[in-house]
Amino acid sequence: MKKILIIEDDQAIRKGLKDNLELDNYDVLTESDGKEGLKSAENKSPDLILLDLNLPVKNGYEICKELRSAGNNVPIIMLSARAEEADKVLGLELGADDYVTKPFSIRELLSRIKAVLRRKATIEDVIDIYTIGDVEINFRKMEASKGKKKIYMSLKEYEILKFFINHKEEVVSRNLLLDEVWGYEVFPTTRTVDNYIMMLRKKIEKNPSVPKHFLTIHSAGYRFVN
Amino acid sequence: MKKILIIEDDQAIRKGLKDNLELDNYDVLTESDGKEGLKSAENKSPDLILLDLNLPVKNGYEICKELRSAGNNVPIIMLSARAEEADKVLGLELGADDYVTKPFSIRELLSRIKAVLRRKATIEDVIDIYTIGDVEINFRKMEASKGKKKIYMSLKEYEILKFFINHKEEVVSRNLLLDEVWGYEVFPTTRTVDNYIMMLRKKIEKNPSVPKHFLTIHSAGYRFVN
DNA sequence: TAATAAAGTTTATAAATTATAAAAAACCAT
DNA sequence: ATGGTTTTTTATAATTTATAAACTTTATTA
Repeated sequence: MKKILIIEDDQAIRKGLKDNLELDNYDVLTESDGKEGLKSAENKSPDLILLDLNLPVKNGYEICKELRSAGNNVPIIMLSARAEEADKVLGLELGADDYVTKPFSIRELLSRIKAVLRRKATIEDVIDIYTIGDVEINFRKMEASKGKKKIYMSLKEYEILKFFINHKEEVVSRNLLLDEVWGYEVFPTTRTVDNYIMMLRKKIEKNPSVPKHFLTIHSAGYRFVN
Repeated sequence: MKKILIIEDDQAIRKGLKDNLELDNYDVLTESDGKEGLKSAENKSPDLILLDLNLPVKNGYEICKELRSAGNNVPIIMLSARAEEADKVLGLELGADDYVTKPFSIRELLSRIKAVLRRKATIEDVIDIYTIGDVEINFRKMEASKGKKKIYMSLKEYEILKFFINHKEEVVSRNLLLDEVWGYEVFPTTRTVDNYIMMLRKKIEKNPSVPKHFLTIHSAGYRFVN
């Protein structure tokens, strides 16, 4: 679940935002002044910050600037009453990811939040292309080939594969995989995991019955090596 | 947000560039040797590469040459301590887009980066005429034809088509398309997107029920290929 | 080596996603 | 307002994917 920090002094707006975001299944923290806000931003590692421009003690620009110059890349959406273009430019220059002027519709804000989070997710250290033996996988295109032949994989197969690549050499238990790839809201059996491993072996291994990449670690899980 | 890959062995320069670029709202990846640099260039698909000439393991010329001969068109700006004209020429010959000699001012570098990205963007972004099979689309005139017959498309269809062309080969989710083409202020459902895809297929594909250009990527979105 | 537990595999069914057509709503120029 | 167009929603069919059950094979250990 994504954690969002709201730094906003107007109590009504703060409450309204919090309620709406929680309804949309975000984990919400709130602060009402700039100084405390900055502290939370630094210590609670939120996934996104909604940052009001006019704040007591320390304003939004300053917070944004300080976070960025401390090397903090958390996505920031600025909230402001001022609609002037100049403000927008300044906000974005100082490192905000988006800028919304009050009054805004909650739905608009929600869709901007989603967009900013999605952008971050696609940029962050994601692998685009990965090679396993004569198999080449392009995650951005969701396309893969074994030699000259195309391989077709479902989204879940790509996700599982990506997880293994990101945890190369580690023993990954079935339950960890279920938590990380499936999430906490569905509960397939651990046998389901076996099914996917089988699929990946069939599609990727040279000899699926003698796997060289997706190794079984008896009574512990699987380990991907390459 | 544009992703920039810095390949530079001097840790001070690397850090300085990273900070400055991040302040300017770029997403920054760094590598400190040639081999890893080449790997990142291939796998992380940056929008631009700042490439030092003198690098351990594999030098800048080689990286540039290898990327280009592999068909990679990512913009490259070479950084070098050698000011000699010969170097400059060699760098540009090997496919670099620009060349900056150290010491350089950060402002100069930033403006060169902007210029290179802008040049690329105008090439990729402003399509006038585009051909898909026997279909020719003129975006400036908003006119299209399939063989000798005219095709009539609405503005939204043109916009969606253009987005797909600018994201050729990539998997585009319905939500990304909604955000990018419709914007944040209207909220059609993802099913609306399906309808537009159907329209485009009907008008553009040879056999709309066996699409060759607008491919469905189940549970992920669509991918345009040409 | 027999007993037991874990993993592999196949298959049937359920669930989710997408395609399509048609109707309804919104928009626009007259 | 009106007719025509575009956009969006809705309903249903078609397709694809996810999952569990049942069974087989392999590995562990007493």
